[in-house]
Amino acid sequence: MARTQGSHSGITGPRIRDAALRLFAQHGFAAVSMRQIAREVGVQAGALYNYTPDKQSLLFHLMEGHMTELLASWGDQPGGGDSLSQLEAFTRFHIRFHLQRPDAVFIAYMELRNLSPENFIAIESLRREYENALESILKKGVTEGVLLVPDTKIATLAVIAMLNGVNTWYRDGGRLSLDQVEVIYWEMVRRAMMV
Amino acid sequence: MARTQGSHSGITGPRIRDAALRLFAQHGFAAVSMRQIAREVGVQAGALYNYTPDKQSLLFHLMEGHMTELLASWGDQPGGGDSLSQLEAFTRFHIRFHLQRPDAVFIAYMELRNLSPENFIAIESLRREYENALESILKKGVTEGVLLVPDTKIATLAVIAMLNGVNTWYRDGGRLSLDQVEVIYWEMVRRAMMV
DNA sequence: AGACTATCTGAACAGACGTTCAGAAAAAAC
DNA sequence: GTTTTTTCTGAACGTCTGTTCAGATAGTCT
Repeated sequence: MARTQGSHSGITGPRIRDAALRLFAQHGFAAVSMRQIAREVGVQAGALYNYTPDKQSLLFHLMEGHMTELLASWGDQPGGGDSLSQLEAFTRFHIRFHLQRPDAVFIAYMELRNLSPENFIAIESLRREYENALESILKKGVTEGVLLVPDTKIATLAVIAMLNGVNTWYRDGGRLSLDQVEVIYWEMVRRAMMV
Repeated sequence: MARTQGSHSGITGPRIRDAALRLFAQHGFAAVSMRQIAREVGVQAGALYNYTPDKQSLLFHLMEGHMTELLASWGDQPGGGDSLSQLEAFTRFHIRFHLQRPDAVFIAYMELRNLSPENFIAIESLRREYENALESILKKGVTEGVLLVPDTKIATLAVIAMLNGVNTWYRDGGRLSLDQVEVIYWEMVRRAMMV
């Protein structure tokens, strides 16, 4: 027997990625087996290897896809305005984007150690690119005298770490709306960075 | 054959915990086997079970020990002064304490999902206790009119998330000394929280 | 209708997993 | 110097791991 009814490449591929994303986020890369992913998709373990050469690549492409989407999405954002409004735009964008895909965010931050050395370098480079987007804004703000930070590199990492924290506690339908969260964090960021 | 020369309970126990801490932090709980830990200690896997009933307990007691030490250490800190200097004390303490034990911190934040439900609740309760220490300072500061935060609960989590970020980039012998790092972060925290 | 291709099954591989335990040896107690 | 206790070994257990592949089937093309 082979091929249960109605199964296609175009649908199985995404379902594998979805299942892997969810399971990796929930239990961790090392704790999830290929057979678990396959069961979730409704397929035998061997079938996964039509879509990924191995488990490591599956993880890598999930991370790479996430980071690429993050950069592209920030690139699509309207860019004008002064440093301060750019910083606000970044803050709000970061919160919104990351709250929309908690699983991918979780994996991108937690499973770095499970990447092979080359894959690690690739992901780190994408992350640095994103960090540079924020640092550029901070540097410009400092040059223009609008912002005042002790150290733009550290301020960049501090802001991102603070914003990432939202993902650990925010739940849909909770006490605060997404917009309220954006406002609260933007006020803290603004005061921490403004002259 | 049994018992290689000079092996004692008093020394093997700590060495197991040390090895487990380092390996869990490096590769993740699920990716580390009991045999790997045993090899690191220089003992057969079976010997580990004289010191822990199972792998899960080993993880739990590492986390519990870390959180308990964190709370005790903060409790030992001199407590006086106004809200602002208490907030400064907390900021500096948090950075210093966490930079001294990066492996334990890593595990305490990353391996929560590998805890059994009861163990998870226990660790979460200790963490909440620590968060409450900070939130009390913020609340007092707001009441006294010294601090101004949009939401003390969120501010608490934001500050801790920001401070935890230090562990991701700080390296001994790097560009900045521990004290410089404390100063920089304290300035950001102060400005974000002060009226 | 027949040939071809894409997709999947099911079994197999060699090795690793957490955990248990009888027995051996070292250390401690007497 | 003998007994008792603590600590460890080494083998074994049943199960799971990532990955491969021949063969089977469903969909597509001519």
